[in-house]
Amino acid sequence: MNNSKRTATCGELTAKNINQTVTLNGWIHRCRNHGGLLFFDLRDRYGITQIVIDESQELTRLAGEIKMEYCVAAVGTVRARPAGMINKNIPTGEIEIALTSLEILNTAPPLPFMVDGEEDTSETIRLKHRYLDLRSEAMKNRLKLRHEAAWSVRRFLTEQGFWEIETPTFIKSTPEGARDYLVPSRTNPGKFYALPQSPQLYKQILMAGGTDRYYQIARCYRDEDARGDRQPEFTQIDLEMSFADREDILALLEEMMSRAFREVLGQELTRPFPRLSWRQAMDSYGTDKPDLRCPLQFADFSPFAAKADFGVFKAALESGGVIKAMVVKNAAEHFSRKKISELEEEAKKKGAKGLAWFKLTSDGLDGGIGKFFNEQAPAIREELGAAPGDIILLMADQWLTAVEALGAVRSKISRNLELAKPGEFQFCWIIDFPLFEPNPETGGWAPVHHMFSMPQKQYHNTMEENPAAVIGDLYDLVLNGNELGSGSVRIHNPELQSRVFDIVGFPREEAQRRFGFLLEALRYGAPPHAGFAVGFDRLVMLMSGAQSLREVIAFPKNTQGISPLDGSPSQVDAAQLEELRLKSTAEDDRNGAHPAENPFVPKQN
RNA sequence: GGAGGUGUAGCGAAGACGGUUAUCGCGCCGGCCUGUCAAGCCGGAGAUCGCGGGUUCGAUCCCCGUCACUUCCGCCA
Repeated sequence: MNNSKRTATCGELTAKNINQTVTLNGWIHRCRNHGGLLFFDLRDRYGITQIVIDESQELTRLAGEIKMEYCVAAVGTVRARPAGMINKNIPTGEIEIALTSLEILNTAPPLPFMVDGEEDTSETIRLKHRYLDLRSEAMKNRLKLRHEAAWSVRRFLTEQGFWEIETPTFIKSTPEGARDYLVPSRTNPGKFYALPQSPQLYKQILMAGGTDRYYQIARCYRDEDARGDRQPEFTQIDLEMSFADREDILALLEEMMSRAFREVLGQELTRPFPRLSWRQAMDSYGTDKPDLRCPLQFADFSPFAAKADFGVFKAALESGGVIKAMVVKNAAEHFSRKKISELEEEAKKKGAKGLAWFKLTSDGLDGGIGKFFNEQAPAIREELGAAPGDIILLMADQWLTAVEALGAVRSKISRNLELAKPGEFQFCWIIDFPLFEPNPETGGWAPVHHMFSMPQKQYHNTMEENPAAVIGDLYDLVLNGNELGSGSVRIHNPELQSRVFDIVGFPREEAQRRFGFLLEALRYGAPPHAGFAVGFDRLVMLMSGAQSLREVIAFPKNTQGISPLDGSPSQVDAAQLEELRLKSTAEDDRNGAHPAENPFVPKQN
């Protein structure tokens, strides 16, 4: 048995090891059989090493037996490859192993897809056979990067005095925000735990407990529809600090990100990260997560609209709206009417009524609504910094609708014209978020973020008078148009916390019932504290250049929340349900029909 | 919940006016081959064209429905 245990990995042997007898363990990666001479590549996590068989009897026997992805132990002698046969693409390319014996540790049936094959295998097949997929160079590298990022973060936070502390995954359901995943309690029939959407309440209580600095690479659960950048379960780098303010958190996070990018990618980030208030971000980019790699920005077109005889714009202004303009430089020829109407569709999805436009020529304004503004052409060129060959896109509506709609157009154009350079990392902070927004359902107010974020000091005495104006001590970290994380200074004063509940119309008894344990903790000398949470999967996705979160999670769910690997979620035995005092009302169960077949689970006989 | 895209051998793709023996590459099986590294050459097996219905003399192709995957909107404090 010890005969087959490896003495080297498949990635480490070089010319220095020539004449050594070695044992390698790994998988048959590729096989090249020349009849009288056979090569195969042996692969493990560390690399690939070429094995040669040129001694005849063994060869004939083995040649028929070796198949792709067999797991083997190969014993042989390291020797230099003949001149001209060196493979410069791999670190072990100078040498090869002259095989003396081979033990098959495990066989494999014909593969559903080749490891590192040329074809793009469909994601469902990859997920179903994830063990094969994970052997690929790309997946291996992403998992490695993920580990290194986590390790960098852990090292950094530990140096900074943070303690890694675990918080429960069976918690009290506090159905604010996203839907909770529920876990029935057998010992408390009719009652449920929830899986945490984040460790929010617990980390605040840790601060009340004098822990001072906490972090956790925490699993979080939200029962909402998945996307390329959203999984039902995901991982956050969650942290909280006592006696800290916004500047402490922002400085800490910038340092943490800089270290991670330096240590993992060897890349220096530009610091400090630019800061935009929520209002500036919305006004200039139409989103609270702008991709600053894309240079497009909005300008105010209202003064021109006021002077022109264009009814739609006039009406928008009269009803208190705005006209926003976006100049796309040197792009007029890219915008056919068809392209423009596609952009208009994007805008309409965000509630816009339409998208106006005109192009600049050497003579003046051309196309679209150009004729209404021809007289003002020189001023428009001057004010908006536009030149012939540019197109100007215009949006008239109430401020928020107008900027959000034009923001959707901006990001579509950015994608179409590839204005955001891949491989570049543009961080920014979005700060000064409003704390409350109108709740159309109740006519009252709803929290923009969550109810535990601190209103900025200047609003403390007057926030009930005009909730819409209240700015909170909230901040988002944005990278290349992705919300990477968010945080806030927390309310540590139970009286202030109760006033916030009042403003959002959250009955005190209910607050007591749901968050009583936190409010109670705040009463007992809880320190001022502030915290943050980084979406770790997203961070790794962006660092690795992957297009989907599913590429950086070892065992992800698909967009339906199904895991093709293990076939979860699945039906359970009636006895299990009974024990939990649960009864399914799903169609299949009600009708007593055969349980719906899960296509990913092999039939058992 | 809504809109779009995709679905053809184990994998990745092509296909047509509606009539073909349904094509190609990889993989698989058999044979040949002593310097390959996506090895090469010769031969072979392998497909209810996602599923159901309709139109038609005839449907993989057109129509309706349905399912699956995926992207976007809604949702995601």
